[in-house]
Amino acid sequence: MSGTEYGDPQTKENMRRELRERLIEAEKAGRPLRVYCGYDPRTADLHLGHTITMRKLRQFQEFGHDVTFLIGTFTSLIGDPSDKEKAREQLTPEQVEENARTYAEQAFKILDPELTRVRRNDEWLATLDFADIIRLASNFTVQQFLTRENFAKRLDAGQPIYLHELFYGLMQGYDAVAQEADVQVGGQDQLFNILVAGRKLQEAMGQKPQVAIIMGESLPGTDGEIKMSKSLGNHIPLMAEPWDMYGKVMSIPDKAMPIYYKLILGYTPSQLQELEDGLASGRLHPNEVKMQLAREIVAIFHSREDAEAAQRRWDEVFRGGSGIPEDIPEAPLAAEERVVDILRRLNMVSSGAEAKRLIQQKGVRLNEQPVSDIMATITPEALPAVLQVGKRKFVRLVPQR
RNA sequence: GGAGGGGUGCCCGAGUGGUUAAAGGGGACGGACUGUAAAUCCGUUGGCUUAGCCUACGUUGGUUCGAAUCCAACCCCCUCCA
Repeated sequence: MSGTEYGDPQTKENMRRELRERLIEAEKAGRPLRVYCGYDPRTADLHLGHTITMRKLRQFQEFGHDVTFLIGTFTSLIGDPSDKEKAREQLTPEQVEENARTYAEQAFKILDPELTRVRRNDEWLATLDFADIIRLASNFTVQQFLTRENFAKRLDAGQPIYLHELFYGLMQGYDAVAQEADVQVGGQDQLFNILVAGRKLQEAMGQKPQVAIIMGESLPGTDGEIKMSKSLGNHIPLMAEPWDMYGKVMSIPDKAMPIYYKLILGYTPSQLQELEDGLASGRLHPNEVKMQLAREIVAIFHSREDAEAAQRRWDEVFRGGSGIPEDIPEAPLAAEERVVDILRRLNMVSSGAEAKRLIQQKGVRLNEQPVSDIMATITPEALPAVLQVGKRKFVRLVPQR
């Protein structure tokens, strides 16, 4: 139960007790618990924030339980209204399909592929007919849904609440029924869906209501403030390349470091205390602490070697050294060409105007020297040469073979 | 069915005839500084063959020397009452 939070001590105690009972019961019956967590394939990539529930699933897995990684192929057509103050855009089946494709693969960075059941909820949701839906819906009152904070808020503010949004909880509740789930893991925003919708529906269908494992803390995004989410653009994708992942971790504010250590690296309270004390006393340098965090995270999702390589590159680019990393892409240059045109040709800028702007701002460098003339050209005789935009984009220009 | 509100640049959001490529904020990007892509400060943020031109304020027409701003029609969205 570590890391969980229900916003109500009584509920937590109930869940603790139910989990214990359920474990004993399963033990007697000689079966593992059926545990699942659903992931919304709204976007193509899972990110660091998703790994909190995945780590919890992993724990269950390690204790021999039957873990399902559920992809919300059907539910995401509607979009979860849980943590939103306005309705979400609906996705097309094609978008969902595309996004779901690589989900499991990404999840296996944390979960054991051998022990994980991967399912999609269109398996059972797509086949319900209208009569089924009405039957399911009759187990709930409108008030039960409208008392949810986010709906209540919108109601007060005179903002729209679409009818289909109310079905989201219903559908998610049915996921638990269809899987005869013993345990469902989810974040804070899933409290209602799991605790109310899921359990109630299971009871109505003659099943034992699932135990809710609600993870207490969520991971802030790279801005350090708001919960990581792709739609806010503050996420770190699991599929990010090592160097990019390293850099993104380095961009989190200092104050967010401890929670990353806690939620991603799994630091214990005493380890965390030591970390915070060290930072407070000056014994630990924030920059070192953050670089270590970045290395550890890259090591988890890629490899130790990738982490070291990312570190070396970081040192080269930002901490002295030549300022130009070893490993950068190359592009041929056949004839004399304007810097502006080269940047556009190589997609290092999105428009000619942007290229000129960057030059004026001294953001374009040729062999570490700022390019000052927007009409500047590079001739083949000057090659090889390194062209740099900002601090992070490099290309090595080489002669045309 | 009735009444009302609204559609502006990546997002939010001002703007109700001209100095408006459009305030402000967010985001993004660049620079300085540093301990990093942290923090802070400064700057940039439609495009192009850039002293000029083109495109842009839901769509299409109209009024006007001149419109995001006025008029008409149309499309789309929301709230409330029934």
